[in-house]
Amino acid sequence: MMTYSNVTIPDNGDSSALKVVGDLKQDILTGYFEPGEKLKMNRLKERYQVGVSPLREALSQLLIEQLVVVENQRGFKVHPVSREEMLDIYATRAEIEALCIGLAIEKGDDEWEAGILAAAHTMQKFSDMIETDPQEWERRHQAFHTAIARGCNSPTLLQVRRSLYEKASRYRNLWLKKNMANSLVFDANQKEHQQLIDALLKGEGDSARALIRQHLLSPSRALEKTPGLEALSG
Amino acid sequence: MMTYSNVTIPDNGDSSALKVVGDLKQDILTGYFEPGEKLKMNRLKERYQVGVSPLREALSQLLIEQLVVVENQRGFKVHPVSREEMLDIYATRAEIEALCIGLAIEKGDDEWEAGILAAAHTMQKFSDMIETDPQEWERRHQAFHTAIARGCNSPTLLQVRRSLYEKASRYRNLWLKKNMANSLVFDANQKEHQQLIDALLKGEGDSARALIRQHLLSPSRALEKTPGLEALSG
DNA sequence: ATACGTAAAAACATCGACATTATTGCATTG
DNA sequence: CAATGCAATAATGTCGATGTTTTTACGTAT
Repeated sequence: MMTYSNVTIPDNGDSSALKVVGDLKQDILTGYFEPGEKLKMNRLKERYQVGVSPLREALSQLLIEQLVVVENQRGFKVHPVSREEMLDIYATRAEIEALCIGLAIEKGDDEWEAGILAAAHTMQKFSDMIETDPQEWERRHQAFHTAIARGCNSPTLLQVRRSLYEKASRYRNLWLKKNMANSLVFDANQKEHQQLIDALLKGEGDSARALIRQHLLSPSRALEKTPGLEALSG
Repeated sequence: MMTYSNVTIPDNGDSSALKVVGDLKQDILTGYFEPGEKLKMNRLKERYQVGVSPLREALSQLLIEQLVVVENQRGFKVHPVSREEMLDIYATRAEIEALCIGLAIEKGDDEWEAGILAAAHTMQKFSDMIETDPQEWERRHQAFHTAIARGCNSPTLLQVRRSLYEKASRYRNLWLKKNMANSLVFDANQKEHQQLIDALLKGEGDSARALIRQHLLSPSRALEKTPGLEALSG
């Protein structure tokens, strides 16, 4: 922490490496670095203004999350994408989400239900703005689904869920990059959300699970068909 | 790879860091480093005979897998254990395994069934040796369950499964360290295995899922009751 | 003349030594 | 006895040495 006279540098107490992890993850998830692209140390040093040690540390962390791959003495590459992996991630995500919901209905309490309604409200109020500020809408949409899943009350499971969300969001972002236009196709179906809430509050686990599978699988179908993802060949 | 005259140095093609990741993971999983223990660089340097750079890299990878934690500028510690986390991991693992089995029954083909029978045979032949070579028996036991899960045909899901297995095996090892004696309590119940196989081959998903939940949850009940794990306080 | 193979050179990744910065423990003082 | 400052310890980051991979340039053979 460094302070000059009266200015306090926003020196996040975090180590330099931790900050890089976040930035680098963001850059991969948003597609700034393309799938399969070689990550040259010099370029990364310039972009993030740090030495190689923090970089190697950051890259090592992303390694386990499967966002980058390393070849023996040939450095790091952005994890390549493929149709198969995309479908597999979305399918797994759908199952995990269904699992969370099933458990949440069993275990969920009043606070859980309240949280869902609150998040739903915050999301629905923003319906008009989907096209204006899709970033923020996605944030609220995600918050809504997280409020539901949270009811499973299992940190371990929720962590798995989060990791899958991140992997999926990479494909989502790659797709959005190519199809700026009609991003609303993605998951703007408010009717499904209402049906889901109804099923949850009534404790209808089976139909809730079916609904969420539908809800999460449609994007992957959209992604699969889209013509813009030649990148998905390898 | 480096060769002198007639001697070929066993220069593992792998980078030094990769090797350390494996060794370090082993040492944490087997309890050589105790939960919550501070991992001092000097000690690690001595033990693995490498510099700090590979060490930091290795630790960074374990960070994401939640086997170590890092405190701001205070270095790395072995991830602490707790009864709650243990129960949560085992419960999640049971659900994930049930999920794998459910999908496997839907999708599994003849090859899958054959793999199960082969692994079951390999395992059962070793029944007598449980007490002689528990290491090897655990290996075969695990191979059996993996053969079943593999039928879900989803790399992503299987990876989640593996990660949970590793986390659970840490608790398992900590327990074994304290209770050397009757390790057979753990998962030696051959009857359950046979019931599981029967259910799988008949395609009875519901009972297969119920069986696997039972099978995976009993160890956690044993762990919970065991008196030797005072360490599990924090 | 072109294509292929080989050898030299440039680029790069990996690792360890050193310097910097932060934290912890202890002593000294109010 | 508490608080502050100083010294020892430890973690983080930068840099340079070493070995490996890739590219380029050149020579030879078809």
